[in-house]
Parts: sequence; C-alpha cells; structure tokens
Amino acid sequence: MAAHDIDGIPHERWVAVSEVPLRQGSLRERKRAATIDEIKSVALGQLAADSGQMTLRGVAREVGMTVQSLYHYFPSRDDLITALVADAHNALADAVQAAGQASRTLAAGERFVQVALAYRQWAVDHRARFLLIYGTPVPGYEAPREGLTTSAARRLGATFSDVIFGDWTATETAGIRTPHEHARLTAALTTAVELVSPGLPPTAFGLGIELWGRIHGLVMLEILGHLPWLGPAAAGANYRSVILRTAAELEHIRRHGTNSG
Amino acid sequence: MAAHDIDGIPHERWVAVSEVPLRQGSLRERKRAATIDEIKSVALGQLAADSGQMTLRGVAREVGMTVQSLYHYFPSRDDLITALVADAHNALADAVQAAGQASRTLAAGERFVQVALAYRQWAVDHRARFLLIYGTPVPGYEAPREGLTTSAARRLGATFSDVIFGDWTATETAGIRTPHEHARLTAALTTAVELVSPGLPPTAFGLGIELWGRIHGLVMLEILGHLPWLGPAAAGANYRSVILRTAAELEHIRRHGTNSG
DNA sequence: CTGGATTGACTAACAGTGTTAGATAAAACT
DNA sequence: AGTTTTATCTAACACTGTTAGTCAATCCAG
Repeated sequence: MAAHDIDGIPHERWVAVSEVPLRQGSLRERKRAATIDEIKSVALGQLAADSGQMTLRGVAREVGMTVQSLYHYFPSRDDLITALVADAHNALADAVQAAGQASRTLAAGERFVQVALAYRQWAVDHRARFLLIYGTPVPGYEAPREGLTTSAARRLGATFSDVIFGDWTATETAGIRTPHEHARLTAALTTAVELVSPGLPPTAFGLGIELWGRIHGLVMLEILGHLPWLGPAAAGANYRSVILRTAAELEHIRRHGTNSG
Repeated sequence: MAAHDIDGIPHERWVAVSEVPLRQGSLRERKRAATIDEIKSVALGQLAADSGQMTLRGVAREVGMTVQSLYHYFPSRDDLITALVADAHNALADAVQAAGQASRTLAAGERFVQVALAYRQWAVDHRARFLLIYGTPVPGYEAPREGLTTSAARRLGATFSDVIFGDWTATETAGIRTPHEHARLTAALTTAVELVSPGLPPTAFGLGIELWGRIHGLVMLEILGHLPWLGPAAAGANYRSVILRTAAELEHIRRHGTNSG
C-alpha cells in the first residue's frame, strides 16, 4: 500500500487495480490481499538487505502502520516467514519448470544442462529467497510438516526427473546400476518416486537425487561465500563445467548402466 | 564452571585441573580459560538444542552468572559466535584430516571414500556446528574477512586434494580435461591452488572443488531435512552410493582425462 | 437506508533480547 | 602492604515479538 494517493485516485482503488487485477471480491478483500502482498514484499526486502534482519517493527515502519496492525494479516512472525518460504519455493519451482518447458525440444542431456543452469541462476539472483528455502531455518521458526512447500518440492523433483530421463527408454532407466545396494534405501526411493515421477525406477530416482545434490552443493558453497577465490564469472564457469561433466556422465550411464569401466 | 564443588576440592582448582590440564599460567588465566571454555560449551549446547536459539542471558543463566559478566569474556554476542564458528571449523578439519591420516595406506580412490564418509558423519553427528560453518550466517553476524577459519578451510582443502590426487602421477593430474574452459576460472584456480596444494594443476584443483560440492550438497540437503523420504540409514546408504560412483568416475578420469566416451 | 457485526488501525503494556555505565569485591603484582 | 587489574554485580536503555483493549471505518442484512 503506497503512502500517498496518485493523480487524485483514492488510495484504496489505485492499490486494488494495480496490484490485484481481475480478482473479484469485496473491496475489503482486495485491499487486504494488496496489503498482505506489500507486507511480504517489504519483509523480503529486509531479508535481502545487507543486514539480512527482518523485524516486524521494521516492516511496519516501512509499510506505514503500527506493529500491532501486522497481526491482523499474519498471526505471528513465524507465519509471515512461512508465507515467504512458501512463495520462494514456488517461485524457484516456477523458474526451474519454465526452463524445463523452454528446453523441451532439446535432447535430454542438454535439457538437464539448461535446467541446472536455471537453478543456479535463480539462486544467485534471489539469494535471500533461496536461503529461505535451503538455508538454516531462521531461529525459533519451525517449518510446518506437510505444508505449502511440498507441492513446490514435488514440482521441482518432477521437472528434474523429466529433463534427465524424459527421452530415456524404459530399458535404459531400468538398467541404471546403483554402486551401493541397500534395502532400506530402495524401499524409501520406491515410495518417494511415486509422489514425484510415478513409474520411474527407484534407482533412476536415486540417481536424480544424486544429481540434484551435486548442483545444490556448488550453489550453496558459492552463495554463502565458501568459494572466495571464485568471483561471480569464475563461479559460473566452474558450475557450467560441472554440469557439462555430469551431462557426459549421464550419457555414459545411459549406455552402460554405470560410469565405471 | 560447575555449580558445585566436588569432593571438597575448591571449585576453581577442580575446574582448572580438569578442563585446562598442563597449561601453565597464573591461576586467574587458567580460570579464565576454563570459564571461556564453559561459556562456549553452554552456548553450543543451546544452539544444538531443539529450539536452536542461543541467547546471552540463557547462557549466563546456565553458567551461573549474570549476562553482563559474559562481556568480560566476549566483547559481544557476535564474538562468541565467531569463536564457536572457528572452533567448529577446526574440529571438522581435524576429523577430516584424521580420516585422511587413518587411510593413508589405502589407494587414492578408497581414501577419498573414507574422507567423504567422515565429512558426512561429522556433519550428522554435529549438525549445529556444521551449520555454524556452512549454514546461513546467523542474522546480524558477519564473519571476519580473513579470520581464524581460513586456516581450517585450507586444511580441509589440502586433505581433500591429498586423498584424491595423492598417488596420481604428474602426467595424470596434468591430463585432466575441463569440460568448460574459461580464462577467468583458470586464473582464479591458479592463485587459489597455491594456498592449498602448491604444485597441483588448476584443473585438478577445480575437479577437487567439484567433488567437494557433490558431497557437500547431499549432506546439506540431508541435515536440513530436504530429503524427508530418506531416514538416516537410507540417507547414509544413498550417500555411500554417490561416493562410490564418484570414486569410479575419478578412476575413469585418471585414465582418460575425462569421463566422456 | 439504517443498525449490528466485522474489520482495520490505534495506544498501552509485558517479557524478553543485546549492550553500556558504574560500583564493589577479590586476586595479582610491585 | 598498597596499587592495579580482574571478575562480578546492580541499574538502565533501546530494541524485539506479542497480547489486551479501544475506536472508527467498512460491510451486510433488514
């Protein structure tokens, strides 16, 4: 909600039209939705700022109301953070899914490269939001067990499964050999794969998790400053190198079921 | 500093003898060192507790003194955290280095497996400390630029370089081909490798970072609960599988300079 | 169009946080 | 033995998240 009216248009109307277009509902509902959006936006801005500290009073100050009024939109600070986490998770899933869609005419190997690059790019471009998802939980905040983020996580996993194994034959995916067999691991993967990519062999799903872990680790190390020698350009080049090597390994596994020999 | 004396031995002596043995210095210095150790221990305990919240007042309460007295040992909360981070980083480097030493008679491929397993095991066993090092920086805390942690980071890097390339010939390390050449990346790696493993080719160092990223990503995903389907046993088995596949890939690269074809 | 219910924003207050200032006792050193 | 240094204390400040209670604006049913 902006602090001042524009062009004499009453404040509430301008907000409603510009920020929540085409959404039906009473004026109050639209105003409320707009206010919620602005609160989240301001809170995110504070998390993304240098200090990285988000404080209810600071948000209220920036939005232009008292702290206590915030409680009419979010029951507590944790609920506000939960909303930000859910939004971030969905935005990341959107970005990765979009990359998967944009590359759907390419070969599977190249699709994986594109999606992996999109994953890092989003993390670099939205560091604070990426850390909301994958960083240390903010102190005193505990994520809801089965919340809004699970669907985003599933979309992410499904996109990865799709771009990695999309054009593999059933024989190829079934031929993937796991270096270390383990009954409990197979069981866990079998139940999990049904939620993400039904029909995919558990070993393939396990390989997908492995690839996710590879790219995730480098992204985390980079955005948290543990690769201080690498500037942004070098880190990006290093990442690309890793992705390309992984894509090559994937091709090898596709043909031989394993990378050894 | 314990709350009560034991066996009639005066409190300060017992603490000094049991916690800071063999350290010369005045009684006051030894008491001070012991108090610092206990403060750090209590603070770490609070970070490792369910809530994960460390508060100066809580630490003081548990140690048995007032908040303000803590300021005679640490100038600020951030300095206490800095000490914890430095200790954690060194402890991790110790554990990894010890695994490297313990496996020094094995072949390089197997050494990498052992060290990688030790990396995860330490992270799982000391979740809070691992996150102090590699998690999101605690809000309002900014790590010192070139502090006590750089030496630990170097030791970690050196250990990884050693166990990965320790028994490779110069021809083999020089033959590593990078999928994506980039001038700035090579330059960055060239300067960085001198601090960690002087003499190692930059491309080999880059491969080492890639392997670190692989294992780091899976560990982070696991301890932050992003692989909820995998219980501890399955996560460990999955990790072992990844390590073994990577070791196989390393052997392939050693022989052919690349993993493609 | 009017009256009752709902909603949004407010003031005031509480318990908790990190931090600083100043006083007082004990230990260490000369 | 007297002086300095150190450790601990009490008191206070500004800040945090949160709750209670008040009042005007908005919505909705008669």
